Amino acid sequence: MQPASQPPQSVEQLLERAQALAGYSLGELADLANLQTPADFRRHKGWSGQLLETWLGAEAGSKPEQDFPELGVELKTLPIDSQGKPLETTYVCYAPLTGIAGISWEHSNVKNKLACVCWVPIEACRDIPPAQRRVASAFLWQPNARQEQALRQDWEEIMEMIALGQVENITARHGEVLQLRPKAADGNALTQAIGKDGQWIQTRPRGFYLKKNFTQALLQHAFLDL
DNA sequence: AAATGATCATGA
DNA sequence: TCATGATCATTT
Repeated sequence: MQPASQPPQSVEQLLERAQALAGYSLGELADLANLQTPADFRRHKGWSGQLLETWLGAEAGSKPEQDFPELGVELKTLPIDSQGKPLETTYVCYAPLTGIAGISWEHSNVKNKLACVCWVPIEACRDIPPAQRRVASAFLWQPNARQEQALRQDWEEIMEMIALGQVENITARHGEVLQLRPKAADGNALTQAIGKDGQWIQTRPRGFYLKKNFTQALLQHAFLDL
């Protein structure tokens, strides 16, 4: 087995490739790709995701697009515990803090990113060294009507607060399934936003994240036998 | 113990 | 600086 040399030509091929990785440890996959596995993720936080991108043939880069634009599919790793519960929230995308007049949910980056996701769960309790963490069974997901409605409602509430100059009053507690949190290199990073009196202010950049209750439900639906 | 707010590496 | 890939680590 070896990493893909080309992007997958179809969604089916992508899913096949992803499911073929189930059961392998990150250390095994790194060795087969001639990559070094870090001893911990303190300084390598995105390593798992980049390893999977390599294996599945995603284009490297940081474009604000899906990982597989030809297929309209986004790739996301999801750290889980031994019971299959998410260990972390899931980053979705950067949140626009300016120029947001007229942005609708239908044209939002969040909706676009989550239109179709290839989820790759990884058993990743913090007491397991990265090399020994195992890939679980990948699955494809497209939001159903209820899920999209829940995402849309949170997104619209958060974006309205941003538009009204309330960005600094938004905490991670807002939103049932989608939350807004800082997303930056450090506390010194600043970007422009709308202030409470409509003026420009400088604030910490923000990102949208999926809360654990939401991704846990996705896992349950994906693997529930009915 | 869980969740929020903070942080790390990299590329364009 | 923005955006990608996320996990860390302090606070609750």
